[in-house]
Amino acid sequence: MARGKIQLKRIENPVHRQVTFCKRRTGLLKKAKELSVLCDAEIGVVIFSPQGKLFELATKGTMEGMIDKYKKCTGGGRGSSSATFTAQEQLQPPNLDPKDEINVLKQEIEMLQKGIRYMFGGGDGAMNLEELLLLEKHLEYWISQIRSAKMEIMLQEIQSLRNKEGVLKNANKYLLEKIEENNSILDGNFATVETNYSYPLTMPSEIFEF
Amino acid sequence: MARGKIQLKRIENPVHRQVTFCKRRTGLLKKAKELSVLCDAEIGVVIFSPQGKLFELATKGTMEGMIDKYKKCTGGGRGSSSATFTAQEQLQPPNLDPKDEINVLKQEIEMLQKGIRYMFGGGDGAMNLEELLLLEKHLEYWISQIRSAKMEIMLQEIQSLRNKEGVLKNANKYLLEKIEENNSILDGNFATVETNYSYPLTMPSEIFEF
DNA sequence: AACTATTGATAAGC
DNA sequence: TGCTTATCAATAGTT
Repeated sequence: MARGKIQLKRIENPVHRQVTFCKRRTGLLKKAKELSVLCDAEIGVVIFSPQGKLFELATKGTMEGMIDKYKKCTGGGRGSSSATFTAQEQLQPPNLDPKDEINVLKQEIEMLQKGIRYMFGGGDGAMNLEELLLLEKHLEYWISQIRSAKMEIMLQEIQSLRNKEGVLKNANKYLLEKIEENNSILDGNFATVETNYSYPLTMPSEIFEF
Repeated sequence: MARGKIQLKRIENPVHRQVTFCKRRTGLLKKAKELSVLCDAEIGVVIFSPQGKLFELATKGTMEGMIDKYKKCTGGGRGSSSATFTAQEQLQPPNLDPKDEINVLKQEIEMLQKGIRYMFGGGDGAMNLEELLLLEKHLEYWISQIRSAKMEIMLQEIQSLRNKEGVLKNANKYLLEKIEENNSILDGNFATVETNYSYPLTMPSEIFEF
Protein backbone atom coordinates (compact mmCIF):
# COMPACT_ATOMS: atom_id res chain seq x y z
CA MET A 1 0.00 0.00 0.00
CA ALA A 2 2.41 2.66 0.84
CA ARG A 3 6.12 3.14 0.81
CA GLY A 4 6.72 -0.27 -0.59
CA LYS A 5 4.56 -3.33 -0.61
CA ILE A 6 4.51 -5.79 2.23
CA GLN A 7 4.85 -9.53 2.59
CA LEU A 8 1.70 -11.38 3.47
CA LYS A 9 3.08 -12.82 6.65
CA ARG A 10 3.02 -12.04 10.32
CA ILE A 11 4.72 -8.73 11.01
CA GLU A 12 7.55 -9.54 13.37
CA ASN A 13 8.21 -6.08 14.76
CA PRO A 14 5.65 -5.77 17.58
CA VAL A 15 5.31 -2.03 17.23
CA HIS A 16 4.70 -2.19 13.52
CA ARG A 17 2.31 -5.04 14.08
CA GLN A 18 0.31 -3.10 16.63
CA VAL A 19 0.12 0.00 14.47
CA THR A 20 -0.88 -2.00 11.44
CA PHE A 21 -3.46 -3.84 13.48
CA CYS A 22 -5.05 -0.56 14.50
CA LYS A 23 -5.08 0.87 11.02
CA ARG A 24 -6.25 -2.20 9.21
CA ARG A 25 -8.84 -3.00 11.83
CA THR A 26 -10.35 0.42 11.26
CA GLY A 27 -10.14 -0.10 7.53
CA LEU A 28 -11.76 -3.51 7.68
CA LEU A 29 -14.68 -2.30 9.77
CA LYS A 30 -15.14 0.63 7.44
CA LYS A 31 -15.22 -1.68 4.43
CA ALA A 32 -17.73 -3.87 6.17
CA LYS A 33 -20.01 -0.93 6.90
CA GLU A 34 -19.74 0.28 3.33
CA LEU A 35 -20.60 -3.12 1.91
CA SER A 36 -23.56 -3.34 4.21
CA VAL A 37 -24.91 0.05 3.26
CA LEU A 38 -24.19 -0.12 -0.44
CA CYS A 39 -25.54 -3.61 -0.98
CA ASP A 40 -28.07 -3.90 1.77
CA ALA A 41 -26.23 -6.85 3.33
CA GLU A 42 -26.17 -7.93 6.92
CA ILE A 43 -22.65 -8.24 8.19
CA GLY A 44 -21.02 -9.30 11.40
CA VAL A 45 -17.33 -8.97 12.10
CA VAL A 46 -15.49 -10.21 15.15
CA ILE A 47 -11.83 -9.45 15.69
CA PHE A 48 -9.68 -10.74 18.50
CA SER A 49 -6.36 -9.00 18.90
CA PRO A 50 -3.38 -11.25 19.67
CA GLN A 51 -3.86 -10.18 23.28
CA GLY A 52 -7.40 -11.42 23.16
CA LYS A 53 -9.10 -8.05 23.08
CA LEU A 54 -12.38 -8.08 21.24
CA PHE A 55 -13.52 -5.73 18.48
CA GLU A 56 -16.84 -6.27 16.83
CA LEU A 57 -19.30 -4.90 14.33
CA ALA A 58 -22.84 -5.89 13.52
CA THR A 59 -24.42 -3.84 10.78
CA LYS A 60 -28.01 -4.74 11.43
CA GLY A 61 -29.45 -5.58 14.78
CA THR A 62 -27.10 -7.17 17.27
CA MET A 63 -24.28 -9.67 17.08
CA GLU A 64 -26.46 -12.08 19.02
CA GLY A 65 -29.04 -11.88 16.29
CA MET A 66 -26.40 -12.50 13.67
CA ILE A 67 -25.17 -15.55 15.53
CA ASP A 68 -28.64 -16.99 15.73
CA LYS A 69 -29.17 -16.40 12.05
CA TYR A 70 -25.81 -17.94 11.31
CA LYS A 71 -26.61 -21.06 13.31
CA LYS A 72 -29.88 -21.48 11.48
CA CYS A 73 -28.07 -21.23 8.18
CA THR A 74 -25.40 -23.74 9.05
CA GLY A 75 -27.62 -26.09 10.98
CA GLY A 76 -27.27 -28.82 8.37
CA GLY A 77 -24.09 -30.17 6.87
CA ARG A 78 -20.60 -28.91 7.21
CA GLY A 79 -18.77 -28.34 3.99
CA SER A 80 -15.17 -29.33 4.20
CA SER A 81 -13.17 -27.13 1.96
CA SER A 82 -11.38 -27.55 -1.30
CA ALA A 83 -7.86 -28.62 -1.98
CA THR A 84 -6.70 -32.16 -1.41
CA PHE A 85 -3.88 -32.14 1.03
CA THR A 86 -4.98 -35.07 3.09
CA ALA A 87 -1.87 -36.82 4.17
CA GLN A 88 -3.66 -39.22 6.43
CA GLU A 89 -5.36 -41.05 3.60
CA GLN A 90 -2.10 -41.74 1.87
CA LEU A 91 -0.08 -42.63 4.88
CA GLN A 92 -2.49 -45.16 6.26
CA PRO A 93 -3.38 -48.64 5.15
CA PRO A 94 -6.89 -48.53 3.73
CA ASN A 95 -8.87 -50.83 5.95
CA LEU A 96 -8.74 -50.03 9.58
CA ASP A 97 -10.94 -50.70 12.53
CA PRO A 98 -12.83 -47.50 13.35
CA LYS A 99 -11.43 -47.49 16.84
CA ASP A 100 -7.91 -47.71 15.53
CA GLU A 101 -8.60 -45.15 12.89
CA ILE A 102 -9.75 -42.71 15.52
CA ASN A 103 -6.61 -43.25 17.50
CA VAL A 104 -4.42 -42.82 14.46
CA LEU A 105 -6.17 -39.60 13.56
CA LYS A 106 -5.89 -38.27 17.07
CA GLN A 107 -2.25 -39.10 17.09
CA GLU A 108 -1.78 -37.26 13.84
CA ILE A 109 -3.58 -34.21 15.14
CA GLU A 110 -1.48 -34.12 18.23
CA MET A 111 1.61 -34.38 16.13
CA LEU A 112 0.55 -31.59 13.84
CA GLN A 113 -0.24 -29.38 16.78
CA LYS A 114 3.06 -30.12 18.39
CA GLY A 115 4.80 -29.51 15.10
CA ILE A 116 3.10 -26.19 14.74
CA ARG A 117 3.96 -25.25 18.28
CA TYR A 118 7.51 -26.30 17.67
CA MET A 119 7.73 -24.32 14.47
CA PHE A 120 6.00 -21.17 15.55
CA GLY A 121 6.50 -21.21 19.25
CA GLY A 122 10.23 -21.06 18.91
CA GLY A 123 10.84 -24.73 19.50
CA ASP A 124 9.93 -25.13 23.13
CA GLY A 125 7.17 -27.66 22.55
CA ALA A 126 9.53 -30.49 23.22
CA MET A 127 9.02 -33.42 20.91
CA ASN A 128 10.66 -36.72 21.41
CA LEU A 129 12.65 -38.55 18.82
CA GLU A 130 9.83 -40.72 17.64
CA GLU A 131 7.52 -37.77 17.16
CA LEU A 132 10.15 -35.89 15.26
CA LEU A 133 10.72 -38.81 12.95
CA LEU A 134 7.01 -39.07 12.26
CA LEU A 135 6.65 -35.37 11.67
CA GLU A 136 9.61 -35.46 9.34
CA LYS A 137 7.93 -38.21 7.38
CA HIS A 138 4.73 -36.23 7.08
CA LEU A 139 6.52 -33.13 5.99
CA GLU A 140 8.40 -35.08 3.38
CA TYR A 141 5.13 -36.36 2.08
CA TRP A 142 3.76 -32.86 1.90
CA ILE A 143 6.81 -31.67 0.08
CA SER A 144 6.49 -34.47 -2.43
CA GLN A 145 2.88 -33.46 -2.99
CA ILE A 146 3.89 -29.88 -3.46
CA ARG A 147 6.64 -30.84 -5.83
CA SER A 148 4.36 -32.85 -8.03
CA ALA A 149 1.83 -30.02 -8.10
CA LYS A 150 4.65 -27.68 -8.98
CA MET A 151 5.89 -29.98 -11.71
CA GLU A 152 2.45 -30.23 -13.21
CA ILE A 153 2.12 -26.49 -13.38
CA MET A 154 5.55 -26.12 -14.89
CA LEU A 155 4.92 -28.77 -17.48
CA GLN A 156 1.70 -27.09 -18.46
CA GLU A 157 3.54 -23.83 -18.75
CA ILE A 158 6.21 -25.39 -20.92
CA GLN A 159 3.63 -26.97 -23.16
CA SER A 160 1.88 -23.68 -23.51
CA LEU A 161 5.12 -21.93 -24.36
CA ARG A 162 6.00 -24.56 -26.91
CA ASN A 163 2.67 -24.07 -28.55
CA LYS A 164 3.27 -20.37 -28.66
CA GLU A 165 6.71 -21.03 -30.03
CA GLY A 166 5.24 -23.02 -32.90
CA VAL A 167 2.79 -20.27 -33.71
CA LEU A 168 5.49 -17.65 -33.61
CA LYS A 169 7.81 -19.66 -35.81
CA ASN A 170 5.14 -19.99 -38.41
CA ALA A 171 4.38 -16.29 -38.27
CA ASN A 172 8.08 -15.70 -38.58
CA LYS A 173 8.44 -17.85 -41.59
CA TYR A 174 5.49 -16.21 -43.22
CA LEU A 175 6.85 -12.74 -42.62
CA LEU A 176 10.26 -13.62 -43.99
CA GLU A 177 8.69 -15.01 -47.11
CA LYS A 178 6.77 -11.78 -47.48
CA ILE A 179 9.95 -9.78 -47.15
CA GLU A 180 11.79 -11.83 -49.70
CA GLU A 181 8.83 -11.54 -51.99
CA ASN A 182 8.93 -7.77 -51.65
CA ASN A 183 12.65 -7.74 -52.21
CA SER A 184 12.38 -9.67 -55.41
CA ILE A 185 9.65 -7.33 -56.62
CA LEU A 186 11.77 -4.31 -55.81
CA ASP A 187 14.55 -6.09 -57.67
CA GLY A 188 17.84 -4.26 -57.87
CA ASN A 189 16.38 -0.79 -57.53
CA PHE A 190 17.06 -0.72 -53.84
CA ALA A 191 19.35 -2.40 -51.45
CA THR A 192 17.77 -5.38 -49.76
CA VAL A 193 16.08 -4.79 -46.49
CA GLU A 194 18.51 -4.93 -43.67
CA THR A 195 17.81 -7.95 -41.55
CA ASN A 196 20.07 -8.35 -38.60
CA TYR A 197 18.30 -11.42 -37.41
CA SER A 198 18.51 -15.02 -38.46
CA TYR A 199 15.73 -17.39 -39.26
CA PRO A 200 13.93 -18.70 -37.31
CA LEU A 201 13.56 -15.96 -34.76
CA THR A 202 13.61 -17.71 -31.46
CA MET A 203 13.47 -16.81 -27.85
CA PRO A 204 16.45 -17.57 -25.69
CA SER A 205 15.96 -20.93 -24.10
CA GLU A 206 16.40 -19.46 -20.64
CA ILE A 207 12.70 -18.76 -20.54
CA PHE A 208 12.26 -22.36 -19.58
CA GLU A 209 14.40 -21.99 -16.57
CA PHE A 210 11.99 -21.01 -13.87
CA MET B 1 -13.38 4.45 -5.97
CA ALA B 2 -12.92 4.37 -9.63
CA ARG B 3 -14.34 6.32 -12.45
CA GLY B 4 -15.93 8.69 -10.04
CA LYS B 5 -16.68 8.29 -6.40
CA ILE B 6 -19.85 6.82 -5.07
CA GLN B 7 -22.41 7.88 -2.55
CA LEU B 8 -22.40 5.94 0.65
CA LYS B 9 -25.97 4.76 0.26
CA ARG B 10 -27.80 1.74 -0.95
CA ILE B 11 -27.19 1.18 -4.67
CA GLU B 12 -30.61 1.26 -6.25
CA ASN B 13 -29.83 -0.46 -9.54
CA PRO B 14 -30.12 -4.17 -8.66
CA VAL B 15 -27.55 -5.24 -11.22
CA HIS B 16 -24.99 -2.74 -10.04
CA ARG B 17 -25.77 -3.70 -6.49
CA GLN B 18 -25.22 -7.36 -7.13
CA VAL B 19 -21.94 -6.78 -8.95
CA THR B 20 -20.67 -4.47 -6.27
CA PHE B 21 -21.71 -6.96 -3.62
CA CYS B 22 -19.62 -9.64 -5.26
CA LYS B 23 -16.57 -7.46 -5.71
CA ARG B 24 -16.62 -5.87 -2.30
CA ARG B 25 -17.43 -9.11 -0.53
CA THR B 26 -14.30 -10.62 -2.03
CA GLY B 27 -12.33 -7.56 -1.07
CA LEU B 28 -13.61 -7.57 2.48
CA LEU B 29 -12.76 -11.21 3.06
CA LYS B 30 -9.33 -10.66 1.58
CA LYS B 31 -8.75 -7.74 3.91
CA ALA B 32 -9.85 -9.82 6.84
CA LYS B 33 -7.44 -12.59 5.95
CA GLU B 34 -4.62 -10.12 5.53
CA LEU B 35 -5.27 -8.52 8.88
CA SER B 36 -5.35 -11.92 10.50
CA VAL B 37 -2.06 -13.00 8.99
CA LEU B 38 -0.20 -9.73 9.35
CA CYS B 39 -1.22 -9.08 12.92
CA ASP B 40 -1.84 -12.56 14.22
CA ALA B 41 -5.46 -11.74 14.98
CA GLU B 42 -8.38 -14.11 15.05
CA ILE B 43 -11.18 -12.87 12.85
CA GLY B 44 -14.64 -14.03 12.01
CA VAL B 45 -16.77 -12.47 9.30
CA VAL B 46 -20.35 -13.33 8.49
CA ILE B 47 -22.11 -11.82 5.50
CA PHE B 48 -25.73 -12.30 4.57
CA SER B 49 -26.64 -11.17 1.08
CA PRO B 50 -29.96 -9.35 0.69
CA GLN B 51 -31.31 -12.70 -0.50
CA GLY B 52 -30.20 -14.29 2.73
CA LYS B 53 -27.32 -16.25 1.31
CA LEU B 54 -24.50 -16.77 3.79
CA PHE B 55 -20.82 -16.05 3.27
CA GLU B 56 -18.41 -16.61 6.08
CA LEU B 57 -14.78 -16.56 7.08
CA ALA B 58 -13.05 -17.73 10.21
CA THR B 59 -9.32 -17.19 10.16
CA LYS B 60 -8.40 -19.52 12.97
CA GLY B 61 -10.29 -22.59 13.99
CA THR B 62 -13.94 -22.61 13.18
CA MET B 63 -16.74 -20.11 13.29
CA GLU B 64 -18.24 -22.10 16.14
CA GLY B 65 -15.08 -21.61 18.10
CA MET B 66 -15.16 -17.90 17.39
CA ILE B 67 -18.73 -17.67 18.56
CA ASP B 68 -17.87 -19.43 21.80
CA LYS B 69 -14.95 -17.15 22.34
CA TYR B 70 -17.11 -14.15 21.56
CA LYS B 71 -19.73 -15.20 24.06
CA LYS B 72 -17.13 -15.66 26.73
CA CYS B 73 -15.72 -12.23 26.02
CA THR B 74 -19.06 -10.51 26.14
CA GLY B 75 -20.00 -12.34 29.27
CA GLY B 76 -23.22 -13.36 27.63
CA GLY B 77 -24.95 -16.70 27.99
CA ARG B 78 -23.17 -19.97 27.63
CA GLY B 79 -22.23 -21.14 24.25
CA SER B 80 -22.25 -24.76 23.33
CA SER B 81 -19.15 -25.72 21.50
CA SER B 82 -18.57 -27.98 18.60
CA ALA B 83 -15.32 -29.21 17.14
CA THR B 84 -12.56 -26.89 18.09
CA PHE B 85 -8.84 -27.42 18.01
CA THR B 86 -8.39 -29.95 20.81
CA ALA B 87 -8.70 -33.60 20.12
CA GLN B 88 -8.14 -34.46 23.75
CA GLU B 89 -11.13 -32.48 24.90
CA GLN B 90 -13.14 -33.80 22.03
CA LEU B 91 -12.73 -37.10 23.81
CA GLN B 92 -14.62 -36.04 26.87
CA PRO B 93 -18.03 -35.19 25.43
CA PRO B 94 -18.97 -38.77 26.01
CA ASN B 95 -20.80 -40.63 23.35
CA LEU B 96 -20.18 -39.81 19.75
CA ASP B 97 -20.83 -42.17 16.94
CA PRO B 98 -17.42 -43.42 15.77
CA LYS B 99 -18.24 -42.44 12.22
CA ASP B 100 -18.99 -38.91 13.28
CA GLU B 101 -15.95 -38.80 15.42
CA ILE B 102 -13.76 -39.80 12.53
CA ASN B 103 -15.26 -37.08 10.43
CA VAL B 104 -14.76 -34.54 13.15
CA LEU B 105 -11.15 -35.52 13.51
CA LYS B 106 -10.51 -35.52 9.80
CA GLN B 107 -12.06 -32.11 9.65
CA GLU B 108 -9.76 -30.98 12.38
CA ILE B 109 -6.74 -32.33 10.59
CA GLU B 110 -7.77 -30.60 7.43
CA MET B 111 -8.13 -27.44 9.39
CA LEU B 112 -4.66 -27.76 10.79
CA GLN B 113 -3.25 -28.41 7.37
CA LYS B 114 -5.20 -25.52 5.99
CA GLY B 115 -3.79 -23.46 8.81
CA ILE B 116 -0.33 -24.39 7.81
CA ARG B 117 -1.06 -23.54 4.21
CA TYR B 118 -2.60 -20.33 5.31
CA MET B 119 0.29 -19.34 7.51
CA PHE B 120 2.82 -20.10 4.86
CA GLY B 121 1.04 -19.22 1.67
CA GLY B 122 -1.63 -16.80 2.66
CA GLY B 123 -3.70 -18.29 -0.13
CA ASP B 124 -6.99 -20.03 0.18
CA GLY B 125 -7.46 -23.14 -1.89
CA ALA B 126 -5.66 -23.74 -5.13
CA MET B 127 -2.11 -22.52 -5.01
CA ASN B 128 -0.19 -21.08 -7.88
CA LEU B 129 3.38 -21.80 -8.79
CA GLU B 130 4.81 -19.01 -6.71
CA GLU B 131 2.90 -20.09 -3.64
CA LEU B 132 3.97 -23.66 -4.10
CA LEU B 133 7.60 -22.68 -4.37
CA LEU B 134 7.29 -20.64 -1.22
CA LEU B 135 5.56 -23.42 0.65
CA GLU B 136 8.18 -25.89 -0.50
CA LYS B 137 10.87 -23.59 0.78
CA HIS B 138 9.19 -23.22 4.11
CA LEU B 139 8.66 -26.93 4.50
CA GLU B 140 12.25 -27.60 3.66
CA TYR B 141 13.26 -25.13 6.31
CA TRP B 142 10.91 -26.78 8.73
CA ILE B 143 12.33 -30.19 7.94
CA SER B 144 15.83 -28.91 8.44
CA GLN B 145 14.79 -27.57 11.82
CA ILE B 146 13.28 -30.88 12.73
CA ARG B 147 16.34 -32.73 11.55
CA SER B 148 18.63 -30.66 13.69
CA ALA B 149 16.34 -31.16 16.67
CA LYS B 150 16.42 -34.85 15.91
CA MET B 151 20.19 -34.82 15.66
CA GLU B 152 20.48 -33.07 18.97
CA ILE B 153 18.32 -35.64 20.66
CA MET B 154 20.30 -38.44 19.10
CA LEU B 155 23.58 -36.92 20.15
CA GLN B 156 22.30 -36.56 23.67
CA GLU B 157 21.22 -40.15 23.59
CA ILE B 158 24.64 -41.22 22.37
CA GLN B 159 26.32 -39.22 25.06
CA SER B 160 24.09 -40.74 27.65
CA LEU B 161 24.83 -44.21 26.37
CA ARG B 162 28.53 -43.52 26.41
CA ASN B 163 28.30 -42.43 30.01
CA LYS B 164 26.45 -45.58 30.84
CA GLU B 165 29.08 -47.49 28.96
CA GLY B 166 31.76 -45.96 31.12
CA VAL B 167 29.89 -46.82 34.28
CA LEU B 168 29.34 -50.36 33.12
CA LYS B 169 32.95 -50.78 32.16
CA ASN B 170 34.00 -49.71 35.60
CA ALA B 171 31.54 -52.03 37.22
CA ASN B 172 32.84 -54.70 34.94
CA LYS B 173 36.39 -54.12 35.86
CA TYR B 174 35.54 -54.08 39.53
CA LEU B 175 33.69 -57.36 39.30
CA LEU B 176 36.49 -59.00 37.39
CA GLU B 177 38.94 -57.86 40.01
CA LYS B 178 36.68 -59.31 42.67
CA ILE B 179 36.55 -62.58 40.82
CA GLU B 180 40.28 -62.78 40.44
CA GLU B 181 40.65 -61.87 44.08
CA ASN B 182 38.32 -64.71 45.00
CA ASN B 183 40.18 -67.05 42.73
CA SER B 184 43.49 -66.23 44.31
CA ILE B 185 41.96 -66.72 47.75
CA LEU B 186 40.52 -70.03 46.72
CA ASP B 187 43.97 -70.69 45.36
CA GLY B 188 44.52 -73.96 43.58
CA ASN B 189 41.77 -75.80 45.43
CA PHE B 190 39.31 -75.38 42.61
CA ALA B 191 39.46 -74.76 38.94
CA THR B 192 39.13 -71.12 38.04
CA VAL B 193 35.66 -69.84 37.44
CA GLU B 194 34.65 -70.40 33.88
CA THR B 195 34.36 -67.05 32.14
CA ASN B 196 33.22 -67.23 28.59
CA TYR B 197 33.35 -63.49 28.16
CA SER B 198 36.23 -61.20 27.45
CA TYR B 199 37.11 -57.98 29.17
CA PRO B 200 35.76 -55.40 28.85
CA LEU B 201 32.17 -56.49 28.42
CA THR B 202 30.76 -54.32 25.70
CA MET B 203 27.55 -53.96 23.84
CA PRO B 204 27.54 -54.41 20.10
CA SER B 205 28.04 -51.06 18.45
CA GLU B 206 24.87 -51.43 16.40
CA ILE B 207 22.90 -49.87 19.20
CA PHE B 208 24.02 -46.53 17.90
CA GLU B 209 22.39 -47.08 14.57
CA PHE B 210 18.91 -45.70 15.05
C1' DA C 1 -15.19 -11.55 -17.37
C1' DA C 2 -11.47 -8.10 -18.46
C1' DC C 3 -9.79 -3.44 -18.45
C1' DT C 4 -8.39 1.06 -16.61
C1' DA C 5 -8.99 5.52 -14.70
C1' DT C 6 -9.73 6.87 -10.23
C1' DT C 7 -10.39 6.77 -5.58
C1' DG C 8 -9.24 4.62 -1.27
C1' DA C 9 -6.15 2.45 2.00
C1' DT C 10 -2.00 2.39 4.19
C1' DA C 11 3.48 1.79 5.38
C1' DA C 12 6.79 4.53 6.77
C1' DG C 13 8.29 8.56 8.83
C1' DC C 14 7.72 12.23 12.24
C1' DT D 1 -1.95 8.51 18.81
C1' DG D 2 -2.39 11.60 14.95
C1' DC D 3 -0.85 13.76 10.61
C1' DT D 4 1.56 13.55 6.10
C1' DT D 5 2.94 11.57 1.90
C1' DA D 6 4.42 8.37 -1.45
C1' DT D 7 2.74 4.20 -3.09
C1' DC D 8 0.11 0.27 -3.52
C1' DA D 9 -4.52 -1.89 -3.76
C1' DA D 10 -9.48 -1.87 -4.60
C1' DT D 11 -12.89 -0.98 -7.49
C1' DA D 12 -16.79 1.91 -10.48
C1' DG D 13 -17.80 2.36 -14.74
C1' DT D 14 -17.16 0.64 -19.15
C1' DT D 15 -16.61 -2.78 -22.86
